[in-house]
Amino acid sequence: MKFISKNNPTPQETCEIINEGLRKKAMITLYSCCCAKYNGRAKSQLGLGERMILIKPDGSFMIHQNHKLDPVNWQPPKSHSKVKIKDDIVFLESVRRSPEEHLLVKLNTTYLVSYCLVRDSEDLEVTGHEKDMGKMLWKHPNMIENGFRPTNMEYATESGFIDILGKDKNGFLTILELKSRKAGVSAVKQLLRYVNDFKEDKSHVRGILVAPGVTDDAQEMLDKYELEFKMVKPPKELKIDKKVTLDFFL
Amino acid sequence: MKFISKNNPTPQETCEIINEGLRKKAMITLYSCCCAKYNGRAKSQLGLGERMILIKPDGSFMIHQNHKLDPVNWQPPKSHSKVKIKDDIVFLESVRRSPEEHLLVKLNTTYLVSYCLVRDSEDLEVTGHEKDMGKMLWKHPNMIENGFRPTNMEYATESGFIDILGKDKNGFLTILELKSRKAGVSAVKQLLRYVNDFKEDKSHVRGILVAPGVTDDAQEMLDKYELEFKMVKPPKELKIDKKVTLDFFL
DNA sequence: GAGTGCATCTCGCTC
DNA sequence: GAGCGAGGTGCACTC
Repeated sequence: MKFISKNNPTPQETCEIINEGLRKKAMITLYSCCCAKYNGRAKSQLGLGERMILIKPDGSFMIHQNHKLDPVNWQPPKSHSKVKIKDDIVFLESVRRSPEEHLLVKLNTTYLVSYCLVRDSEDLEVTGHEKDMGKMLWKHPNMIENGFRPTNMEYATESGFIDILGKDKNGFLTILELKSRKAGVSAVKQLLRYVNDFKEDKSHVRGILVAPGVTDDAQEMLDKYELEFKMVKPPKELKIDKKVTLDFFL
Repeated sequence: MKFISKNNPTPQETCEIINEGLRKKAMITLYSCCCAKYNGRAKSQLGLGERMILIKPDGSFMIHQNHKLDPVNWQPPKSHSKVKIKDDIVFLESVRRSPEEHLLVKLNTTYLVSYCLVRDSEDLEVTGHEKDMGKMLWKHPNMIENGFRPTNMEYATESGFIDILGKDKNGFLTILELKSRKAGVSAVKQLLRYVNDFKEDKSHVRGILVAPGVTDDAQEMLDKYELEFKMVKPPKELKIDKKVTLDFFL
């Protein structure tokens, strides 16, 4: 990893290092006392304060305050970053087209500027999604109940896509609505709409909310509309768990 | 702003600087070749690669790859960060309670480590939200149409909160559903549910979708259910625009 | 490119 | 602390 770092840079040095980082498609990090204005999908302004600024080679741009996970201001990937100097003050500008969005940052003082050329070919492997639940239940439908037979995944209706459609051991149409986290009333409403869509055709339609948990309100609503709940936790199995384990412990 | 920065630190130096930064409640930045494992709400693993790591004094923890706006791995505010060294290899650990979440990062090589004490008392001022639209339309109801009189904001129904409830010049109950961005079918569905809730009582109920735009599908659905659309852009007025303008140009 | 829905969403609000 | 809804959501996916 090639990198450059400069403490207490002059405005000119700040400008040069940022330009170099942009040209070389590096990650650029700044600690600066700055203020910012944004206009685009919304409009915002941020008064003077000390923050960290991160610019990525894909055009992503972030201003991080000393709290919160989210940046206080940002531009998405594919934005175009520029740096200017005017009356000895450095301005950072990031522009996005479609939708048109502008972020202008004034760097009153920069304490630390650095850029690093970063190589990274690894993608994150993640599990525990709703999709993982779907695959698992498709393979092991008896996790829902004995005799359940799934027939469709992502079945299209006018109210949206039904996660899993199938029949129970008595042949009754059964609709599964999956949630990877505790389900609230909105999940029950969604399930109810699917069930009502089908009830127009047939009378015996079961609706089952499948999730690791359910809120009290949601359970009440399930009872009210004679819908069901099945506790299922999303599976958390990583494909090549061994490999990373080795990375970690060897 | 007090800060420390070290190029190509030894594992011991990395450890010391991070610990110092944690103790002083600083923002900590690392450029490292690392791998990571996460387990909590989901589970994930990330193979070896060069990344930037940011730890904030509020416990926020991020691993940033060289692309995307979002961190590839993270922990939310109030997480607890620790650094350990084992066989000359540095491990970062961030733990969150409730829900229980663990992030473990192995730093194979660190290129740059720094921490900065950051002072920042400014909050972001932002406008252009749905709320701003609501306030504007409450003050200037004729923006909807001549003779419209709003009666309630955030009116509670069993299907949720109606943004603005009122009566038109003919005295007909009128429901406004506000969106600050282009509205899709889901917005129309929501509006339709409100209207149907009220139609049980009265027959003449108008539903108006108020947004800067509407998708084709949504417009079709509006026509189908005899709902209306009113083009209104969210207002973008900042309270103390002058102040930041001065910050910028003086 | 637009539209739809999930997310370790985050965040602020209310109860 | 739990639940609910908005967001400059971001992001992947489909059409």
